[in-house]
Amino acid sequence: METDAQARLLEFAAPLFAQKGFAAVSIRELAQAADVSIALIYYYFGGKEGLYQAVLEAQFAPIEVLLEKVRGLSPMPPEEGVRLYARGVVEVHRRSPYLLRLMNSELVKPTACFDVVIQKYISQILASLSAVLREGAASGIFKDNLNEQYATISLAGSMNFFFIAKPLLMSFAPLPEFTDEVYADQIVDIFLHGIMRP
Amino acid sequence: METDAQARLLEFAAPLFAQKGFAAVSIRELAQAADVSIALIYYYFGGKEGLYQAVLEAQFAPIEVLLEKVRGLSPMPPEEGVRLYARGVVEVHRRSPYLLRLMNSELVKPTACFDVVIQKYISQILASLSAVLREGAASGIFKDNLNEQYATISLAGSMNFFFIAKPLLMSFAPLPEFTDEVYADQIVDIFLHGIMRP
DNA sequence: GTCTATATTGCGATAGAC
DNA sequence: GTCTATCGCAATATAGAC
Repeated sequence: METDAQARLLEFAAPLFAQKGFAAVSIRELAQAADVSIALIYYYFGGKEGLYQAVLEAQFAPIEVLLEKVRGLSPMPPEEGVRLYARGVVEVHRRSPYLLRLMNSELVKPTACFDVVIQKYISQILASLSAVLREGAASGIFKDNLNEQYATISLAGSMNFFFIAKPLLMSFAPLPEFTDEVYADQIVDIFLHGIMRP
Repeated sequence: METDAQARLLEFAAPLFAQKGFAAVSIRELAQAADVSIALIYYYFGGKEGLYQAVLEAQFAPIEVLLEKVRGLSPMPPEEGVRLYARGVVEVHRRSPYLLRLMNSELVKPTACFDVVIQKYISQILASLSAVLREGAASGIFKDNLNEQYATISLAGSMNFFFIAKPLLMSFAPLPEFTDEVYADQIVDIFLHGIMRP
């Protein structure tokens, strides 16, 4: 059974960890944001790191659903698989705006929670995107000299970087007010065109 | 005149800030790594933040050189400009392996040094890449419906993500032992193919 | 379950000797 | 220039009341 304090901590800790990073957030700050006492963080989560891990698990939960959905849809045409991935990133980011930053933090400087949460999800996502590209190359739709691992990193990097850097890039070179979906589609267009067989 | 202690601090602080992030590194740690006393950090740099800013400036210095070189070469064919950018990223990362991580940290959660260092360099780099794409579109080589700002973010994201995530991605899905240049070339091939006029 | 109070450690920062 | 010593404070963590 989940208490109110527990839920509040999970809710208010997410943006703090996402915006300032694990090290830069203090337990006092977390307690104050959730309007509970410091002791409760130890009572429920065993400390800052435990709370952080719980936040990660809660934020990543929607991805499990998405992965299930994708597995249910396959097999599908490779081009559609690529588009689905990009749309999935947009969708997930809309539903939980802190997730991409948390993920990015873990990729840049992994904490003790790396294996528990990140590897569990990220490796699956990249593996499934990688598989889509491999199929496309095997069936002759994509170029046959395509290295699917590098191509995977390329597409994933484009999508991630956009959502991570967007707020800041806008501050010194205002982007046109397109939606995130429009960006995702443009990325996919360039990418698919780039890997298609001539 | 640069003292030995000053130089040592700049040298040993760079990897610490890059790997653990500004907040997670303590002044004691920095002093110990450089084998000098804490007080010297205040004497020379006025504190942790001052040292951090000095590290950023030192690490970013090679970029100024690269920017000069590019300005000297232009005008050039747009395709060549794109390739030059990607090669430049590889080159810079080889010479100062901490730079990309420091940059990434600043993009994710900007410190007080953001304007001083980051905006000065990053905005120039992205602007020049953006200009190359605009020229290419104007001269009919690239697609005419290309949004050069989004395309810029896409390419920059691919390159950055590769160097940031590579060490970790390799740990759970070993990449083929290609060189960084090979990756850069593949990225550029996909990207150029993707934005070229049919 | 939730709080207040407190122990303890480590931090950033400075003063002053050399 | 460089160090040692130390101050004040904020951080993590726990004990014990309710």
